[in-house]
Amino acid sequence: MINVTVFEDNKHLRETFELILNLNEGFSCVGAWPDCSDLLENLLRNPCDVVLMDIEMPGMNGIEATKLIKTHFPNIHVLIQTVFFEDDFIFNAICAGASGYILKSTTPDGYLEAITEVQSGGSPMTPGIARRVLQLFKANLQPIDNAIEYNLTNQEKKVLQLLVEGNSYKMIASELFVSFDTVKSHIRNIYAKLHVNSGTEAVSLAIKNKLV
Amino acid sequence: MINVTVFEDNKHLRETFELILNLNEGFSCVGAWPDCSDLLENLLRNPCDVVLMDIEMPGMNGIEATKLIKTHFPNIHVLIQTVFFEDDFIFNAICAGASGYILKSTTPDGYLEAITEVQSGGSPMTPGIARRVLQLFKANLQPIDNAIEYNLTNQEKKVLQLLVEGNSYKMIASELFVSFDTVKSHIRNIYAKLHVNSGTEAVSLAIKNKLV
DNA sequence: ATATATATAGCGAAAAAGGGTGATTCTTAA
DNA sequence: TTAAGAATCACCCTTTTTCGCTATATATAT
Repeated sequence: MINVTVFEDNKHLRETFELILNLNEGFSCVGAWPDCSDLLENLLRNPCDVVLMDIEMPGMNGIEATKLIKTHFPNIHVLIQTVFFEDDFIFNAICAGASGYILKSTTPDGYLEAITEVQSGGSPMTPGIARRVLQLFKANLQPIDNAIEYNLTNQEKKVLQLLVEGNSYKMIASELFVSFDTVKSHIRNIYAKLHVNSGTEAVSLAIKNKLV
Repeated sequence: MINVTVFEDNKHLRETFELILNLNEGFSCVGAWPDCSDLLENLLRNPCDVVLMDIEMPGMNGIEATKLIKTHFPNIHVLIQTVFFEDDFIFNAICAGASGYILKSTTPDGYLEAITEVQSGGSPMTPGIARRVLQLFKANLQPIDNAIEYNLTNQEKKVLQLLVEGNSYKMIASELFVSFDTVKSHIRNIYAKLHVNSGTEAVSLAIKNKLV
């Protein structure tokens, strides 16, 4: 038996969800709320396994609510259901800790299936949503792919690494057991290879291109 | 009509896929290969919309193959099907440009449905896979969550931003229409709040904690 | 054998950054 | 109304960085 709480501002939809859940073997609707007032109290009084969460609601929106729920009830699975296809919503929902993200066009059976899946550790997603997630994921990894080969030598990489860690020339010299002037030499060469002319630029470029 | 090419080393499975595809209205198997020798040539000779790709194959594996396909035929959708649940495989498959990632346990109908979905721009994923993707995604964003509140003021944030971009004090001053000494003042305060004492340290911390 | 890349090192000058102190104005919160 | 924080600017002084030029030893590859 999966206990489900529903957050949905549309009265008709909310009551439909409640009905579907209670009519189907293995599901029980332990709460159905139009908004997130007394969110935590309601969840505390009516323990559940899965929350079916609408994003667009008066007052606190579904993403804020998800964040709150995951903070206080990390074991509750939150299944987002929405009409929004925007990257920002998807992105924020994931960050908030949502376990699944489905579009509202799903059939009644689709909802039950999705609820079952989140309960058993899966993350049901409308394929279109999944595509956006993959794209967002790839976009976040881009710097790795873009990493240009700057042909830094081993010693230069070490110097750059130490520079990124915030060391002064003096500290780098003693760290690598070389003279101060050698460090200066290396850094000159690094700047030339990276086409920069200050430490901050070099560090910025090094981190963003995952050189270190 | 969706034209599909199959890469699968298991003879029985491969022939089954071919049969299922050709027996079903709307699908056509235009190629079925046990490995990736002559991969590009085969795809060139037998144009297709979707590639059903096995990961585990003799010779070139499915992820390498996906990378190659997406480089030369960016419009072909690659649907990975595998028994592997490991993060590394999922991660690399996404990076390689796979459009979907399903487990081999899927039913025949599941395959056809998944193929239809990739063709129409979706990314079908087994819910368990989707969960891993979300987790990987969140793991990559961790620094944002860890971002400590350093209580930088708006102006300080601007200065830090410009510092990260590699600007000198002088440049920052002219950029913000304030005096050189004001910039110094702000930077002093920034360093104090960030507990650092050099530009390189500040930049490193700012980027790693996604302060800018 | 000779050219190239790497790591090392030094000197000197100019520019930039870092740290201390103090002060003014303006806004906002107690 | 007073206190606190934000943003601005100035002066002084030290340290660090940056840049130009030079130079040597070692290894590697042509």
